[in-house]
Amino acid sequence: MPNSSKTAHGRERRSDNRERLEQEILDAAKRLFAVRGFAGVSLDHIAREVGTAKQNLLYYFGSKEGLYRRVLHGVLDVWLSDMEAITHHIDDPSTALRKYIAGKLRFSRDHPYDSRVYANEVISGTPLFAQEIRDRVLPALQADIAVFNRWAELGLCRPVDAAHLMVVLWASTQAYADFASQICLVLDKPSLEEQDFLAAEALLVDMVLRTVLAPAAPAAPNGPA
Amino acid sequence: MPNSSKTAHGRERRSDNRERLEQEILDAAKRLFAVRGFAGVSLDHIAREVGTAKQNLLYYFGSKEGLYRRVLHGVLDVWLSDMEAITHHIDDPSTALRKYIAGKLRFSRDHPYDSRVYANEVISGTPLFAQEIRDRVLPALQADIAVFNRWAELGLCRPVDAAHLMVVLWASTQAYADFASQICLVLDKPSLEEQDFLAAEALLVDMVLRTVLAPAAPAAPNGPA
DNA sequence: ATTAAAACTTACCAAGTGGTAAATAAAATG
DNA sequence: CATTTTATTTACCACTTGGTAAGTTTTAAT
Repeated sequence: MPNSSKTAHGRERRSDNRERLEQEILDAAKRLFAVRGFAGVSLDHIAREVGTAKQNLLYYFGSKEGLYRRVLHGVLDVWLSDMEAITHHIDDPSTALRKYIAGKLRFSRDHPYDSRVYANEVISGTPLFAQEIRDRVLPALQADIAVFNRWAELGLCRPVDAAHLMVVLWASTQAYADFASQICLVLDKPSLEEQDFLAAEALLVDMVLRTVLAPAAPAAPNGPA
Repeated sequence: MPNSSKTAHGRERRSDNRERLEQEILDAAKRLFAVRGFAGVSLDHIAREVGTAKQNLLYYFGSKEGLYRRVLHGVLDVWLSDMEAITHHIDDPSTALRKYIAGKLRFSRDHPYDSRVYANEVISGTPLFAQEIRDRVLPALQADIAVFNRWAELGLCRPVDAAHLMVVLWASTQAYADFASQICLVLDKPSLEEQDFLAAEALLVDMVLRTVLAPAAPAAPNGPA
């Protein structure tokens, strides 16, 4: 039935149809790659999902790896756009961190498949995509870390280990996408809801601000037991 | 050459050889599954890795899924043994949390492949292993959460959201195994070293104790910007 | 030694894999 | 209309996949 779009009005010809189909393929591939990994999905599988033939995917993307790279490229676009909060609020650690945590949690909520595709890629040791991560993700992370270090120099926050703090933030927020199935088990509900993300945000903001903006004296007076 | 072990001395016959080989297979399978996922590894691949034939694996484990379940079962054994710190120090939040964080980070350092196998399984939505997770992991997590809530009742700590705090701890510590390749990129070194795990432990303990054992007044006085 | 069970090997297979080549249909261009 | 470019389908292929069946050897029990 998808052949019904003829020369109806103005544009919307075969060319546009292709673009739309291409995007459908990318979306379906993303969902499937996220759950079953690169090797766990066949081109046939993806093609059937969007109602076309496997050879079409090869015509569009050249190869399975080509399709995967396109998927991963799109994932990085979204991933990176949510990491700019810190560098956009250079002079206000509290606001920057709040927005950063909120943004990353929103990413986990709105783009769980993107997050999982990325997680799969990183877990596998990034044999395929190492260069793109080096070129696009690393600079963003280092920029955030640099902002942290400047805050410390200016006395706007305690001198924390920025790199490891980023790891904590990154891992904690992405967990709500990547490990959602397990969190659901703990919370005893079928799926994560708005309030769960709000609770996570509240806790994370609390933890980070207590750590970064502490009033001088350490909180835990007792040494190692 | 593996046929050279005849009736040399006392025991060490074919039967023992099998057990040793079986363990070798499980270890190799774990490493491969961790990096390439369930679908990304073939029985042939595993068999070649340990120098035996694919049919041997099928004879030992019945099917590929059977082998995978055995691997995952072993992973859960190790995973759970590191989660007992909290319930073993019921009366001392500070010690319990310190030991818990240290234990989970040690797990990430000493058993990175276990951690990744488990992560892959959870990311995929646990279609295969949901029951075992429900039966073994969930009770352990809930026990930890219960201890938290009792601490709060007894006034030993602030009334934090125990479930989400567990998510943060769990995600942050496991990140040093699952996402090691990315953390290495950020730290600009080829592999994680002892000092990196110590730094992570210091930061996490600091964050958690500041949050859980705070002296009453909230740390961040400014509201949402 | 005879037998039975357990431990491996060899041979094989149906189904699926990513990918190529060629034929065909449709759109754009002259 | 003729032609070229682009889009899509059909047919095919070499290779790998997990799994089965049957044979062979080795160990243990009688």
